[in-house]
Amino acid sequence: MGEIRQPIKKHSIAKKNKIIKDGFKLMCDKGYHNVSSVDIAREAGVSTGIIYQYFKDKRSIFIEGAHLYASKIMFPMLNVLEKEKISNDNLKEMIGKMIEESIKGHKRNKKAHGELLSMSQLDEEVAKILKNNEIMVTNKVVNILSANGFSNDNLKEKVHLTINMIDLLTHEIVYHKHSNFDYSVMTSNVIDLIMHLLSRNILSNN
Amino acid sequence: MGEIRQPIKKHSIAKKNKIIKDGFKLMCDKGYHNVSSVDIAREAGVSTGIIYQYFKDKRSIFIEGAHLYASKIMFPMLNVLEKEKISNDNLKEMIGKMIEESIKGHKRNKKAHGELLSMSQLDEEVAKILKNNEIMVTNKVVNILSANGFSNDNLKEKVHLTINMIDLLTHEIVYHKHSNFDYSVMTSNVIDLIMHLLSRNILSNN
Amino acid sequence: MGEIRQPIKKHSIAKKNKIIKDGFKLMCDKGYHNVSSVDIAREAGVSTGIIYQYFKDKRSIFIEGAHLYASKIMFPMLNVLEKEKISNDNLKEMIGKMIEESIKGHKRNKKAHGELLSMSQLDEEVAKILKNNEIMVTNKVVNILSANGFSNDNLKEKVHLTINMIDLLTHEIVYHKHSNFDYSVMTSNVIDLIMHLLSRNILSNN
Amino acid sequence: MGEIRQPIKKHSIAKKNKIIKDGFKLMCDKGYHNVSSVDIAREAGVSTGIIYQYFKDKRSIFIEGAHLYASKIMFPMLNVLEKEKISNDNLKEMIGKMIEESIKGHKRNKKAHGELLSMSQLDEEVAKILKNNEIMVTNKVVNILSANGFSNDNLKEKVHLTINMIDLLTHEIVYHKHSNFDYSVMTSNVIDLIMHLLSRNILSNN
DNA sequence: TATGAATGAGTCTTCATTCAT
DNA sequence: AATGAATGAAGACTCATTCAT
Repeated sequence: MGEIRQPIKKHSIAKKNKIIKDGFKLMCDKGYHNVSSVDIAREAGVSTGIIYQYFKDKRSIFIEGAHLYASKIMFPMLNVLEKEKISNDNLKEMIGKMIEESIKGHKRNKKAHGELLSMSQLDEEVAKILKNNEIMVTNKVVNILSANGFSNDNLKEKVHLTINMIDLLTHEIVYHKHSNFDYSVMTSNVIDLIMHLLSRNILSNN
Repeated sequence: MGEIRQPIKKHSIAKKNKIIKDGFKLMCDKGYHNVSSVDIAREAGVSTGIIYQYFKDKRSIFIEGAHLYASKIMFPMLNVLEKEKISNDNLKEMIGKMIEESIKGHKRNKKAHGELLSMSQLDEEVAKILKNNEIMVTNKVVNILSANGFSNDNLKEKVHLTINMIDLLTHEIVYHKHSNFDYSVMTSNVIDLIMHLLSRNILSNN
Repeated sequence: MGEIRQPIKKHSIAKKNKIIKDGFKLMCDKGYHNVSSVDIAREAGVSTGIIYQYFKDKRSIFIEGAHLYASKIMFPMLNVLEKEKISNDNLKEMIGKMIEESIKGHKRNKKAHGELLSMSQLDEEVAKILKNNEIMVTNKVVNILSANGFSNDNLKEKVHLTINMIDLLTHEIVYHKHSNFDYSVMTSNVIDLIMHLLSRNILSNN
Repeated sequence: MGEIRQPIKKHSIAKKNKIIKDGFKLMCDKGYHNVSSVDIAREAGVSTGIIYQYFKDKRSIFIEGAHLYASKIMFPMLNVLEKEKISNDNLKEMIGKMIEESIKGHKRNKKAHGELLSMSQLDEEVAKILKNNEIMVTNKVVNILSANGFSNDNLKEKVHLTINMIDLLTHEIVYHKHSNFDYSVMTSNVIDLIMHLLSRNILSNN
């Protein structure tokens, strides 16, 4: 009684994934607390009962959704890293692209982004997922830079700062648009800061 | 029917403030959605009924709490600004102090900080309060710097970045302590970045 | 503790009466269940506390109001009887006037009339008050007719019917105006019926 | 969120109807305002939750009950009309039967009758239901009489008066039994009045 | 597996009444 | 006598979860 079943058949796996996808999206759109399990069931086109065969509770749908989608939502700049190489020569350009991509991604998933942030404050596990994401992105960038000849001098910390600064700028631009700031200046400043930060890691003979 | 009373007598004002203080604290500690109006009443040592004479609903207790306490919670660095003057000579030192104070404050109010962030994603009005706080702090710092002879060259944007970088560092240190980062390095980096950012605004003959 | 005080001083009596008058009016206008004791206090310009020194509970304010005002509200036709004599010769005319007055009165106090009717179904004591009013009006008319030479042949019953038929017609006209009835015809019919009903009681040599 | 379900399965329809029946009865017996949703649930042998899947709110249970039962409660004389034909010859007898049936019905449903009257003063929709019932009954009788050869001379108005006079008499007998009236006389009077009222509509060659 | 009706503890809120002043 | 702040029981309604089918 109350055992959570791990679906084996393809059909069932697809159903479970649909619940996660549709349910997570709905919770992100309307807010976790404004969506009932009945809503989720309806959205996913399944019965309420089946939900509790695949998931322990409503919360775990969100958790699984976060596992699957958080990285795309929180770090859209990953797209850039997966496509192009970074080097001394294109570093500045790449940072600009990452900022761009970050802004685009955040605009695309504004609601989801906010809800994930919100839930991460309310739920340890969500917080952990986001943290792991952050670590994963950091490591990825560190590895790329290392592989491309950047020195390892406190690279971890600097990359972490870099990512967060991009995030910070993104938030500013996506959420705070009505203040009287000159965002192009702010963007230049951020790029300049990042270049400054990484300058010592740029090895000349590369 | 159900008009909200603005308490006039000292005693009543104290009671209303106690409800805000205790209620807000409780909601921050346990999470807004995990605290009932009965809980708030018990915490404040009053009856449930009286709550609804002073407040329209449970939410507005949180809102009023946010109005009163958000700035201290979100920007403890304000303490530094209110006590000491900033100048060319002590700028670096002051930044260090602000970082310190920020970390201390965030540690003190970790839960409240998180809940405010969370609610700001869920509630327009909370978001507005936090934004106004941010603007207020930014303006305060801009004014202080201007008054102390810093040039106005994109100062607003830079100060905003500065504050957010301090915040970013603070979060990193307060929330993410288990990763394998060297936080003293990261702190140095941030200070260095801020100095770099503001360097052009430092007028020599001052 | 909790004793109901009968006010003795003129001032207090006036205050109690004001509570009854204003409170009863308010309850009639908005509906007994939609008016709180706080509302009544505000309307009467007194404190909530004082209400419970003069009245056992909210209900008894309504009861006392019913005692004072029900007859005017439910039987405005009384006005006619108090002003003019009834005789064989003016009987028909008088009936017409009573109908007119009844309609006017009901229009004036539509809300109060409805609330009294409603409460009389919910509250034994209100029902009793209305019944006593009805009896009182019946007796009054019986006495007038007797004194004016009408025979006593089942006069009580006939007068009762008469009064109720006037009331019935009044309701029809005041409340049901949107049906497609010809109310002048209906009025004529009622007058005709009443004349028919009382015809045997009209003594020729009067 | 909270959509109202229209039950399709037999079982569910039965359950919904049981809630209406038992709930409406309870509200009529104890008074709408003295019955809670928990009371209704208990009376119907269901959980509180299910009530709000079938009904928008407590009120709408009463409304649906009124739709279903008001005509039987308010116009039990309908029973007679549905069973027997009316003609010149049996008109007087039929009126007698309608009065009898009306009295029996009102005695059976005294509380419900009162509560419906009361609610009709408090709730527009209940008032509308009762008015529609009245119109329906009137039309029914008008049609029967027309079909049986009565002339149409203001028949509508007269039938309406007739019905109301029967109602009036019924109330008198059912509610006011303690006064010193001779109800057999009053009944005769009413029958006589109705016959008088309709006399001109009785076509001789019928 | 799947359904969706059913559950009932829990939530916010109201208001007649009391009580300290 | 009078005030009006305070009480707290009670009410309508919600929703995560269970269960009969």
